[in-house]
Parts: sequence; structure tokens; C-alpha cells
Amino acid sequence: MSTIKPPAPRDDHTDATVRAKRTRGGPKGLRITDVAAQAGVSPITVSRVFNNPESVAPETLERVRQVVQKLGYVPNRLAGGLSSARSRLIAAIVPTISHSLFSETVQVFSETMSRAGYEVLLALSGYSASNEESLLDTVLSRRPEGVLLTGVAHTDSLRERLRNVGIPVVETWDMTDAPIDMLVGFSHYEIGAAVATHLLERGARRPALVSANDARARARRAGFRERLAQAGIEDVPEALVAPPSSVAVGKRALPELLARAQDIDAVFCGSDLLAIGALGAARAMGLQVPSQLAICGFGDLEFATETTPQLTTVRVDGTRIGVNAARFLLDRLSGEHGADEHRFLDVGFSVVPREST
Amino acid sequence: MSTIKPPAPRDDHTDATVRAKRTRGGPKGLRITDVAAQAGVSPITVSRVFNNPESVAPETLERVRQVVQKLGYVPNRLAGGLSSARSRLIAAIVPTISHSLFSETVQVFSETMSRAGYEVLLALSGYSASNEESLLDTVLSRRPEGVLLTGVAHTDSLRERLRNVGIPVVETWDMTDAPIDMLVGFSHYEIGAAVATHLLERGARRPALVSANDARARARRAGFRERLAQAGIEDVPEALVAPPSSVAVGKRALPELLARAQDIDAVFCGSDLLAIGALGAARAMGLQVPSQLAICGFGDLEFATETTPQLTTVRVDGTRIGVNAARFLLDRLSGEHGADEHRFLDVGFSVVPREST
DNA sequence: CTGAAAGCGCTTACAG
DNA sequence: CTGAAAGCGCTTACAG
Repeated sequence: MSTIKPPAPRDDHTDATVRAKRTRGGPKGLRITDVAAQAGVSPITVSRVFNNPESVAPETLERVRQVVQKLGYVPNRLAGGLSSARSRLIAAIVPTISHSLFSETVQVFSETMSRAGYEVLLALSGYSASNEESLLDTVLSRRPEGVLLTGVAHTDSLRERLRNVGIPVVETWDMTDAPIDMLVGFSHYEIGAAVATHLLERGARRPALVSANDARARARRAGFRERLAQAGIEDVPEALVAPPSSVAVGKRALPELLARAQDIDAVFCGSDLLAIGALGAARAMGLQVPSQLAICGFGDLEFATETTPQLTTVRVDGTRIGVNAARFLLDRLSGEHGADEHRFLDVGFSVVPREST
Repeated sequence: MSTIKPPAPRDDHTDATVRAKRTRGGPKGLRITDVAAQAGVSPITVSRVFNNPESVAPETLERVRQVVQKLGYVPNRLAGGLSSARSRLIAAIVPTISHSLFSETVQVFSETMSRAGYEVLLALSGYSASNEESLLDTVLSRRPEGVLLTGVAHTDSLRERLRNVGIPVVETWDMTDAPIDMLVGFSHYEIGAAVATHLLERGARRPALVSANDARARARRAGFRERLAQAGIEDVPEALVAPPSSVAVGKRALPELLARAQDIDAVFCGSDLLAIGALGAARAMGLQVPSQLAICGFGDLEFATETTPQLTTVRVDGTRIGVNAARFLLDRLSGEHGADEHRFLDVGFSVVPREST
């Protein structure tokens, strides 16, 4: 009997020895080699069962799948992603999902991506462009294959970075001539103008504004003011409010405005929640809505139509944005559309006047 | 001159050669070795700059950071996670985030996790336990360090799997004696009972129910019916509705109920949206709310308080759930609390009667 | 249809 | 405070 032991012929043993030597972490989970050994195939074949099952013989496929099932093996996508440079991850950076129109977009975006085999990494930026930029770095560390962004007001550095990494990007919920890559949105400027037109047509003489101060709110404000200016109205009382917009904030904003200009006869609010708050305040002050004071919101939240028929609102299709943003990304990822094809979709909006409800 | 070329002594060169040989994917992004070379340190030191900066000399730290900044290097967390067995990922599996109370929970959960250096993988299960189970596998393939689950009604196989992987788990938005690990929620059964009590106290003699058919809705239904049974009311007209619950669905449900039992004087609806729909239907039928028909919702959505003071509702603190779920997970991850400490928090609820608004 | 070898880009566990 | 060696668990790009 030789005293020099030859290396164990079985992989099992070798692996165990090597692992014991390193002692990284505790007992490790199942690896592809465990499944391969049990099924009597090579690890590559197991990999194929997950990633390219058509290329595996039916019997082999079945055998491997049974072992996978029996062992409860779940492939490690950190390893898979590293090796294949395909993370199967999509990042979505949105300001917020609570009390918000964006939640609809994220919902359908996530559903659509999930159906296509991608998972969604959610990052909440809270309306700050610099915050968004630092979140992007965090998110890029996962090597996502695509990114959904909210709005078009990003830092230059974010824009540049994203162009450099070369993954597909969709900007949403806004409009610009110079998107980073693709875009699904609508014009906030046009909304402001349309609301101004609507209010003027309804006889408003002294319109006011309750608005947040983010990029999109500013665009609506600009459209609103410029349209009013065309009609000779230059002085537009404004109440700027900090996010998150809420009923309570709207309730406080209206009296403020009226204190500054008591002849206000119309208010454009940055969201339906603000509009509902303004409506509450108007009622409390004995003002008739809309006869004495017209109020317009933004977002057309489902409940608002039902509960506050006095309010005009602006309807925007967050679901359509989410679905199409996903499609744009998926088409690019599947190679159906080239990287030079900067697709663009304006989903539009509609002003929903009080009478129509 | 020898014709046999020795291996290049510089790493730079070797790397390039090796990479060219493999040609996996196109031109690769920056790696930690690129930063290391430029900064004149080893890759391990660069790694430390990101993961353990205190252990690096101040000058070295500064130098490396400058190179990182200049190059725009973003570490690859697929590689980092694989190597360290720390993915810095937390999975959140929720039924939906649109029109929903869960969006609040996800929002604060995500914010809290993000502040602690974790990212959130969002998975939308849509109220199906089997769907939830298959989503879990997808999600586990990313090797998350913790999982947030909605509700306590999971498949046995999900429960077992999750116990096996041994990562911290928080179940939320419900209550049970046998959680998988930790829990932050409240009792839907108790809510049903409390609403029944409330309606009875207000003089209801013939209460009805509009409810979805998921596990939590069933628990509320059970509490509602059992409390009514104690008061001698065994026959409770019910309308079962499919998710997603909406104003429109509530609007249709009420007439259905009344067609079956025209003497109904109170309705407990599974959500505020349903309640608002029922309110609309009641108005359309000329019924006074609450004097002729009391309506109770669930969720206490912000707008509801303001716009529909006729409705009673049940207030539940989704934000508190999210914050505490995150804390539970983080405490466990930081090692402050052992894996045997199955923490538990009942955040309770409150019935908000119509008068209080 | 299947597999052996090499590599993806990091970090661990030492040692100094 | 810093680094050389080895390994994390997969997949690619062949070859057969």
C-alpha cells in the first residue's frame, strides 16, 4: 500500500476539501455541481436546462429537472450574471410610489418585465436630481440591463454616465427634444397651457396656482403662465408647496392665496390631493365650487372622479407609460431594435372638465 | 535573443492577453484592477476603500478615491456579492403597489433599507400564493439577505424553503401564531369583529358585506360574521368581488346586495375604494348615508377622510409597518439580534367613525 | 446533444 | 496599513 494518497477521483470529495480549506462563510448552499453530480451530467448541461432547455435532450432535461426539484436547487444569479454579463435586472428610479401616480407605472412596468424574465430593482429618488444621480451609481453596481428614469431633468453627469454604460434607458413622465435614449411621456408645459385655456374658456378672470417646485411642476407652471400672459393676465398668484403633496397641504394653500388676492376665481393645483384640500378649504370658507371658485387638479385619481365631481382634473395614463416603457426596453434587449433607434412616445393627456363626470 | 518569449511580467499585459483570448462579450467596463493600477495599489486596497475605508491609510484612501472619481469606476456587485456572500439585496414580495395601501409600506421600507446600504428587489405577486411561491424562487436566485412578505397565507413549500435558506424574513400586514420568522402586522379578524361591533352599536340590524376573497379579506369576513352571530345575526348578505378592488366594483356590488336583501342598513366594504363606489350607488338610488345605510371602508386613504365624511373606515398604519419591518430585518442583519429572536409587532388599527371627521 | 478548461470581477483569510 | 493567492458559482467558446 502506497503512503502517498492519489487525489480523490470524485469531484465531490475534492470540492469538499477545497471548501473546507477556505472556510468562507458557513455551510454553503447547493451549487450547480451538486445537481450535476446527482443527475450524472456536467455542470454545463445543468446550466443549459435553465438557460437554453431546447438544446438539451428531452430525457436529460427531465432527469436534471427532477434532481433540481428534489434538491430544491435555485441557481445563483450573482454568479450567473457575473459570468454571462447578463444580470436580468432592470432598474427603475422614481421619485416615490406612495400616494402617487408613479405607482401605476411601476406596477405595470414591473409586471411586464417580470413576464419577460427580468426583475426590477426599485430606487426611490424623492424628486432630487442629485439624489437620483447617487442612486444611479448604487443601481449601476448591479449591472442592470436597462434603466427606467422618471422625468427628463437629470444632472449632466448622470446623462453622460448613462450614455457611457451603453444600456437602454427610457425616460418617462415628461417630454424633451434631447432624451438620453428613449422616452415615453407627455408635455407638462402643454398641460399647464391646456388648463389655462380651459379655465379662461370657463370665464376665469383671476386664476391662481398651487404648485410644487420640481422640474415637472415648473413646466406646468410655465405653460400655465404663458398661456395666461397671452390672454393679458400677467399677475398670477402662486403658492409653492413642498412635496409630498397632500390634502392637508392643499387645505392650507388656498387661504394663503386668498389672503394675497381675494378676487381669485380659479386655481390650478399640482395634484388631485392638493385640489381636494383646496376644495375642502373653499367649502369651509363658504365658497361655491366651481361657480365662485373653479378648481383643477392633476392626475385623475380614480376616487376623485367619484367623490369630487366639482373638480376639474387632468388625466394622464400612467399604465400606458409603464407598459410602453417596458416594451421599449424589451424590444431593445431582444435585439429587435437597434441601439440607434431612440424611440419616442407621447401618450398625451386630457383635461377632464367638471361637467363630464 | 531567445525565441521563447517569457510571460510578460506586468499584470496589465497579461490581463489584456487573456481577455483577448476569451473575447467574452465586447469591450469590458472598468475593473477594480484598472483603478488599482492607476492608483498604484493592489486591488484589495481598492476593495477596502469601498467596503472598509477605516482600514486604509488616509492618503491612500484619498488617492484611490480620486482615481475612482476620475475614471467613473462603479464596483461590480454581482462579483462582490458572489465573492463575499453578501448581496446587499432585500426582496419585497407584495401583492400590488397600485391603488394600494402597500405602496406606503414599500415606500418607507425601501427608504429605510436604502439608508442602511441595501437595495430592494420588488416582486409583485398579485394575491396568489402559488404565484408568490414561484416569485420567491426567482427572487432567491439573487441571494437576498432578507425578505419582506405580505400576509401570512403562504404555501407550505414557501415556508419550508425560506426556513431552509435561513435568511431573516418579516411577514407583514397580517397576524398569526406561527410566523415563519418575524412579523409586523395586525389582525384582520379583529378588524372584522370591531367593525361589526361598531355597526351594531350604531343601530345596524341588517349588516352586509362587500369583500374580496383573498386570505386577509376572508379573515375580516370571519371576524365580522362571528361577531354578528354573537348578536344573533346569522344571515349576512355578501357580495364577493375580484381584485383589484375599485370604485366601479363597489358601485356595482351595492345594488346586487340590495336586490338580494332590500332591508340592508349597513355595509362593510373591503376597501375605501369599494366603499366610495357603494356610496355613489347609494346616492344614485336615493339612499341617505349613513342614516338609511351605514357604509364602512378599510384603509383610511387620505382623500377619503376629506371627501367622504359619511363613510366610516378602518385606519391602519402602513408606514409604521414598513419602518418596523425594515428595522427588524436590519437589526438581525447587523447581528444585534439573534436568529432565534422572532420579533413580533402588532401595530393595531382603529375604526374611524363618521362623526370624528 | 454534451463536456473540459478558462474566466467573469470581486473578497476572504491569511501573512507581514 | 497593505498585498499574493485562492476561490465564490456560474457561463462562454470551443471541440467533438
